[in-house]
Formats: sequence, C-alpha cells, structure tokens
Amino acid sequence: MAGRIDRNRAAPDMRGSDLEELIGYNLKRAYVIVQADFRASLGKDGLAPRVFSALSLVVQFPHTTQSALARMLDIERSGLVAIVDELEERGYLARTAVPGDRRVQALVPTTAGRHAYADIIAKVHAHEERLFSGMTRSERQSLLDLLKKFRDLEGQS
Amino acid sequence: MAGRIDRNRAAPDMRGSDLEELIGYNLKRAYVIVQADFRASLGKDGLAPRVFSALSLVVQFPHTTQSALARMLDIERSGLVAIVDELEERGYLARTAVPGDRRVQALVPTTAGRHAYADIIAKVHAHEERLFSGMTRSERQSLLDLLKKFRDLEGQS
DNA sequence: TATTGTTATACTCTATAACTATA
DNA sequence: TATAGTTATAGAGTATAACAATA
Repeated sequence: MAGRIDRNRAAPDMRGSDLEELIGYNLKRAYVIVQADFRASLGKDGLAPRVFSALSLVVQFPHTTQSALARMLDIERSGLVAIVDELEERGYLARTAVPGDRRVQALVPTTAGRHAYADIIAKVHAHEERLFSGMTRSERQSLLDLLKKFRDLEGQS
Repeated sequence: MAGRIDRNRAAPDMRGSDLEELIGYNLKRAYVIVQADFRASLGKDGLAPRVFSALSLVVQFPHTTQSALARMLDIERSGLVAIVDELEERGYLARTAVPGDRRVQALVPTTAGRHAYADIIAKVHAHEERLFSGMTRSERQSLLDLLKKFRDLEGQS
C-alpha cells in the first residue's frame, strides 16, 4: 500500500465549484446541519421540527383552527392531522368545538402543553446559541434578517 | 353569512412569534421556496436538485469515485447509486474502470453530459437571479457568505 | 480487516385525491 | 357550491444493515 493515493480519506476541496456559489445549495446544506442539531438537542423522544413549529403557534395563537395553522406553516391540511394527533396524544393540546361552526375545531394548548413548550423553546434557543456561537451576534442577526427579507419578498407568507 | 368572521382567508400575521425569530425555521422556509422554484425552472423532466448537484461535481471533478462523491455531497454511498444510475441512463456520465483498484469505478462525464450541464447551470443561475432579484447584489453576497461561514464552522465539510 | 459499490429495507416528510359533515 | 377535517395512498428523500468483490 506504499504508493497508494489517499483519494478518499476526506471530502475533496470543493472551493470554487459552481455548487458552492449557489445560494440554494448552501441553504440546503446549512439547513441539514441545523435540523440535525435541533433533533439531537431535543433528544430521541423529542418533538420533530414540524411538530415543534405547530406547538409553538398553538401556544402563541390559541384557538387557531387546523386550516389556519396549515396556512401559517404552509403545509397541507391533510399533513397537519398527524401532527395535531401527536400533540393531542402527548397531552399538549385539545381539539375543542367552536360555537357557530360545527365543521371547525379550535386548537387549545393545555397547561401541560404550555409548560412543555416553555422547556422546549429554552432548549431550542440554547441549541441555536451553541450552534451559531462561531458567528458574531451581528452576523447571526444579518443572516436572520436576510432570510426574513427573502421570505417576505418571495413567499408572500 | 353576513356576520361571518374572515378567520381563514389569508395566513394570520406571525410577526413577533418565536418561530419567526429562529434561524432554523427561516432557513427551512427559505429552502422550501428556493427548491420549489429550482424544480419549476428545470421543468417536469428536469434534474432533481440532488441529481443536479452530483452532475455538477462530476463535470467539475471528473474521475471522482462514488465514495468520494458521496463524501462531497455528505450523503450515504447507498443513496448515490440511484443518482448515478439516473445520470448514466440519461447518458450524462459513465462508470469507468480504474487501473490499479478493481473495486472502484471513476465517474466520467460524457460530452452530452457536459453540454447538458452547461445548459442546466445557465438555467440555475437564471433561477437564482430571478428569485433573488428583490435583494441587492450586496445582500445576496452577504447571505451566501454567511451561509458558507456557518457551514465552514459547523459542518467541517 | 477494511473499503467499494450494491441491494434490500424501512422510515420520514409531503402532496394529491377523495370522502363526510357541515355551511 | 364551498369549506373543515379526515383517510388512503403514493412518491420523494434518506438512513441502516448486509453482501460480494477486492484491497
């Protein structure tokens, strides 16, 4: 093995490649890193990102309907059912009847749900704090502002 | 329906919510927008983002092995098989034997593959140009730089 | 023993379509 | 006719484990 080329030990240097100069590719790679750390931070039985997002909105906007929540998260109503089921099974929210329209059910956080959310959002903030500790406060704020600006321009959401 | 509350017509205003201040959530929402526009730009029979990424690297780094390519993209070797299969079926690359190590097969772009890539990368650049046209050149560069800095710090990739 | 490419497999996420009950 | 919630279903995308060939 003396003359063996060390071809594959580490990822080759991709600097200057087309891919590295695309915002889309960098967004994806960054998102994969953040999501993996998010999941690790909440542990094996922790909420998945999308379930956390739904809980966050239900706690902050109680009595939202499922359709409205789906619009806020920009996912299909059908996809929200399993998410709400999980949160209901965990005892974090309840589907409650709405007087005047028997089609809809308002989503109301339970006391346990609000307490759980307080714990989880603290862990999430700690996760982002740790993960972005190599960037200055100003850099993090710029990144957040640029992402929000892009969403405002393009997403109309 | 006179007194009907217009509860659900548009997505409620989420400004100031916890979610909107999380980098992770904004990264995900931004990525979903970019990916959808990427796919629309390349059309129904266009390459999926990950297939495009693989083609890009094969064109720019010919004779890479599948294992090395998987490391560059940070995906599993097993997941790369279908991607390379698709590119081979489209006639964009060939698996070629490597003298000295009969386990590996170098990935070599075909002439058709290089030409197709030239067309596709032009479409991808136009897609990003259009999608980010609401942001200044300087804002786009900042976003790219911040994403790359984060990846350099955290991804070790 | 370790690595390359591969297959089999399963799990998550998401979207579409259709149903029901209500409006 | 239209909407809310739901179910069924299928398609991506991705990860794990195991295997044969080769080092």
